[in-house]
Amino acid sequence: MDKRKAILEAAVELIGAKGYTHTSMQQIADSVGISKGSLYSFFPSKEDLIISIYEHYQQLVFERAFVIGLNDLPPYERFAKQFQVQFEGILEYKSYMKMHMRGETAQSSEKLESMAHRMRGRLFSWLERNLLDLYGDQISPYKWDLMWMTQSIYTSYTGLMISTESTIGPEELGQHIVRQIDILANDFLSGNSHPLLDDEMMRPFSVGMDREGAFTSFGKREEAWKAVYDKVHSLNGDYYLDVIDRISEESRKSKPDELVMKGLFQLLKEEVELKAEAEALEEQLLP
Amino acid sequence: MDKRKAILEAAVELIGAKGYTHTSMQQIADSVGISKGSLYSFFPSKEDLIISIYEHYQQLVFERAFVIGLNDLPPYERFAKQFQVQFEGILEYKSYMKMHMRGETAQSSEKLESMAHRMRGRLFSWLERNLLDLYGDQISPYKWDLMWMTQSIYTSYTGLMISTESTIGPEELGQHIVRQIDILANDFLSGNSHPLLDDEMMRPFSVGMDREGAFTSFGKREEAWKAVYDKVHSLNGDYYLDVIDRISEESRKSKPDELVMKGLFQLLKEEVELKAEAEALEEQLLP
DNA sequence: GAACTTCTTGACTCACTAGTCATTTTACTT
DNA sequence: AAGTAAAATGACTAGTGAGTCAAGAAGTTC
Repeated sequence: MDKRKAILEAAVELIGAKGYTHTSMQQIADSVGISKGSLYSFFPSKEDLIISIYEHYQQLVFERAFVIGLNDLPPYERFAKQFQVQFEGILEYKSYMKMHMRGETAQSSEKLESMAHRMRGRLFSWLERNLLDLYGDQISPYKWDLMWMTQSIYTSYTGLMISTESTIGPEELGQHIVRQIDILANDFLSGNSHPLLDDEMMRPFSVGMDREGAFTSFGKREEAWKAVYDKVHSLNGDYYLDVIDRISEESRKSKPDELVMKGLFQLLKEEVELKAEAEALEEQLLP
Repeated sequence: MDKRKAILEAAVELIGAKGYTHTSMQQIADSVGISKGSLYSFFPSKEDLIISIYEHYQQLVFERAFVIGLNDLPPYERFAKQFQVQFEGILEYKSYMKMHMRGETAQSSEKLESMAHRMRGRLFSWLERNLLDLYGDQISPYKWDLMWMTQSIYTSYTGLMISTESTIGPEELGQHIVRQIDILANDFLSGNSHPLLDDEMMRPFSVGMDREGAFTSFGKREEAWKAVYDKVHSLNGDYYLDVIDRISEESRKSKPDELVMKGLFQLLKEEVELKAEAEALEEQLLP
């Protein structure tokens, strides 16, 4: 089976528990049940391993939010739902998040630096997109303050979720966060508070954003999702939208029911217009 | 010359820049201009060194807020001012904060763990005290949510301050944060939002708080400050209060004017009742 | 089943660093 | 100036861990 994936998982587990520097390649190899030499045939260095970990898990966590972004809930609900599914993802990949929160990595290199920058950029452009959808252009002068506070609240609740055993429900938490943002945003919009941050100061955090939005071109799966959603939207009628939303829901489960998925895809494929896109996505989700 | 202090400063600088594991005792020794053997005569191990660093700088940053807590500004202004002086402190000890933010330390030991717990407890009990002073007991059900969000906003703005060159003014920032807390608190109090966190979940974060408040018994200097402020408050009249506030202001400067300080202390010492306390504090501040 | 290719292994090298301690240097005393 | 106590030094020990590679195992082909 997928040995590469097994390595990533074992590494995340160990690094999450003991930290990057206190986890040796030997221990990772032992934990997967292979030799150090083998390990090095998959990842040419420890640094490459940690980068691959980040890329792998980031993809998993963000993809959820991306897919939610495609359906057409009203902005407020969609934002909350996106938080929710990310929190669900985080609960599922707890040890990845533990690792991430420790923050300790290799001596920062070019590669690592640019990856961190991309990750941050992705988060911020997602937040920006949502703020603009919610409040329109009038929010622009306050967007950095809002994004900054949102990001910090988001991060710290994430930390809370993974460190305490008594799970806070992802749904509640998503709604909570959006509500707090809304309160702060309205206060800004009513002119009571003044912003502290501006484009100039935040330049290091603003990544050249894709016109398309926050989540473009991050993987074949995401493209396949987008293609299906776009097609579904072009045909009107809610039926296929319900089907694809149901597929999205099922695919987020930790053990999606393969038969249910197959059946749902069958429904999509009945429509000739959708056939190609549906098959492409099915290919991605059921290998 | 205080060699111990020189070591702490050099170590903070190096660890802040390169991280704990990538800074060797040899490099620290070289940077101070002493030998490794000497270094080990001050700090019996690397772990002891990092703990001493934390104790030293935590003291410096928090002491400022402690002293502000003693004067009698109205709660809202006092809270903002406390944030402000902490931010000023943070700017002054930037590399300490960089080090702290990296978060990476030795394999967590008993000692380190308990120090981290104490630090967190100190921050939270300070926040709690201020929330109670501002809103009274009615805020209790919402205090954890507010404290949690405050702490996360505080931490993330701190990170922003040390990472961007364009300094955000500590005064503005202090006011900004208190204003945001106020908005969120009022929303809770008006019953629009429901709290998410409770005592049960937050047990790991609540430290057995001193009855006295958040900042007690953290050092001789703080006790001396408290003694003077208490005496000044017992005598009434604003004169001595103005003097001691002025002393507090001067002492926060990076290079306090020694003559000004001496003169101000002279003014206090004119009052027989204050003489002993004033001398004790002067002893602490002008060694 | 022999010849050949690909994968896997773990002993080995090399670089690094926390912590020690016999020896030397400096500071102080008489 | 000699003697003694205290402080500073840096070569040394012992341990760790990233990354390599020659030799061996497993799989494939004819």
